[in-house]
Amino acid sequence: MESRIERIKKQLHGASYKLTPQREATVLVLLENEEDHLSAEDVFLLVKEKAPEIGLATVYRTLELLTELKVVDKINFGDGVSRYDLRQEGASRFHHHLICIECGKVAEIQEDLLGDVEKIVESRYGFSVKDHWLTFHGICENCKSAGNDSKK
Amino acid sequence: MESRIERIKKQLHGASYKLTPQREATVLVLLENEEDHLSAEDVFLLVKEKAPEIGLATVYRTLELLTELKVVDKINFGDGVSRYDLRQEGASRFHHHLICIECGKVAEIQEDLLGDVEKIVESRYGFSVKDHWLTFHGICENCKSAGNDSKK
DNA sequence: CTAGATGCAAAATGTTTGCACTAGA
DNA sequence: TCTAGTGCAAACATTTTGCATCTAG
Repeated sequence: MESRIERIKKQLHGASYKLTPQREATVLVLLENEEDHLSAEDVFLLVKEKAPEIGLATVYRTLELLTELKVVDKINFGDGVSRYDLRQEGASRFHHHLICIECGKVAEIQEDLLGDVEKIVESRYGFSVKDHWLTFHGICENCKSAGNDSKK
Repeated sequence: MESRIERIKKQLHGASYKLTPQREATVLVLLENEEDHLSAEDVFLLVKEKAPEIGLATVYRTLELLTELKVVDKINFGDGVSRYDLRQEGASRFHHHLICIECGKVAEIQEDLLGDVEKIVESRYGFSVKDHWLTFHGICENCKSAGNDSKK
């Protein structure tokens, strides 16, 4: 069985991009931090541990490239920073997010809850949906049971 | 019957903010361009026509304030700019957007299509939803019928 | 009158670009 | 070999902040 990183590398190669050590290190960092929502700066610092000579610009260029290949999605949670989130292999839609307004935690929902909604959008608004972007803001389970009322 | 701007002014006042001419002009501009998704710079230029002495920093500060009061929502469509979108009066949830990947047009859906989905999120993930943010990417009716295949 | 609001300019942030150099295929 | 990729620094764009001044309440 082929590993995920192998497949991503092949994808890069298939689009006739070169497989440089910097790109490999960047992909590796993303895979190792799949749960997180890293900013370009975050990725840069982590990649630097593996490949100290890497420049921030290369990280930006690599992340842009991976976004183009749909390996990652570039997201923006409202702070001024772009973050990068690995897409499930083969997924045609971006997964949903739950952001807790108490503790700030970001959780992911991998199942697609929008099938019916997309049908409505297609029929009622004549819009062909190719992808979606859904984020909920609210109180997560932890904060709810903790009765955590500490206003920020 | 009270006008919308009156009510917004009262809301400002109610939160013990002062009613300055600059703030009034900014709110007016937002109301007059309800259909658009203006950036801070856009708002600044439009407000300048009414109140030439206004500074960009004041526009930013006013928009932040209106976001806090839930009069507008601050959104980010992936270009590096924040945009500001008037919320329907009294709406507890932000409305949905349709972005056409052919022509770039942004349309709005005012009806809330996520009632059932929120119920699932609450019961299945224990997450109390307070607000949501939903954007669809795809092909709008116009581009579809025009067979508009011109990439980008 | 006085705290809050403003305008301006400077600073901070995040991201992109130009260019000479390097190295995958 | 030869073009795509890299690192660095400078350039950019957007947003925030400090401060002296002004003004709504």
